Amino acid sequence: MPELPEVEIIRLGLSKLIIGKTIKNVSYDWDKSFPNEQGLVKASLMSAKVSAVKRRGKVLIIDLSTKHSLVIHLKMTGQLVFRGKLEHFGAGHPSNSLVGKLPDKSTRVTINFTDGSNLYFNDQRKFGWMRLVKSSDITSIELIKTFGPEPLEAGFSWQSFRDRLKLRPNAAIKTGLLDQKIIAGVGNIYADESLWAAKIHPLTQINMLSNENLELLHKSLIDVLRLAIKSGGSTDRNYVNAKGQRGSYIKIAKVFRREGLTCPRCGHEIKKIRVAGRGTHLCTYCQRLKIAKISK
DNA sequence: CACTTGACCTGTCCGC
DNA sequence: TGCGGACAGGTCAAGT
Repeated sequence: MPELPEVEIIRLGLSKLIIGKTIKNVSYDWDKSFPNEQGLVKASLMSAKVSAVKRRGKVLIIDLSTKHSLVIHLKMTGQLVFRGKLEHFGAGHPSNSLVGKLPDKSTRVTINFTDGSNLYFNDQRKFGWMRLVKSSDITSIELIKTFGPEPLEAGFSWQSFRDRLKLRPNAAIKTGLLDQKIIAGVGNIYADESLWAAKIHPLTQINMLSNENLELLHKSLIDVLRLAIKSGGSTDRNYVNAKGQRGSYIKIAKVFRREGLTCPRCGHEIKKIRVAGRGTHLCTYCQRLKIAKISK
């Protein structure tokens, strides 16, 4: 579920809420949500102080004073919600709150801090996980070591974007955008939105795209991700920030989940197709498919 | 190899 | 209302 913007918002929120707090206890009722050995958890989590909250792609990293880090992947429906001492319900405006009293039936892991506050890892579909690893090992974790560059970092030029994509010249451009080895952090929503912004059909073969196309897609992707962060992320179903509040990007989305409605650019109907096994939204009028000329 | 499908899970929505 | 099936923002393993 959460893509780069959503994880970044959670990171920003948690930075303000839990840095400096000391962990008192951790409990979980779904083993796969926290596949660690009990011994390591006891030794390196209890009494650990939170020193930093980081992000790499869609992965959240909570650094602890014990030289260990909690690595968290929220997958489709994961949520990380902080609640203060005796605060069972969110403090946000009720209409903006998607999460009620915690813990609830989706709570997989609960982290108690010594000041009485709690961090809840909720995950309806149980795909997400958190793991405790040595902080020095983070970059060698199987998942993270294969990640491509961060699209919002300064060094991410359109030329490097092009060069990364050309690693899969025959793949559909949407497949390339979703490949975390090519770029880290893009998921289904922002792939569709940035392809619409750049007027590129999601099935276009990467090697069919001109430099002009790629330069515009690079800019569109960055703009879309930044706007999403500014809008508080996308709450399609489950996503909430660290305070349990929804994001509003979905209200300003151009194509995502808008099949049957009109394209805000040309007025034609937005269609939904399948690309790489994922629901894909586009305007077939302004996102034309470029077909290779067959050389005889 | 590169690409597709199924698995991991629960919940919701839609058609009958 | 009830039931079956399709589908949901992600990733990995297995199959073609």
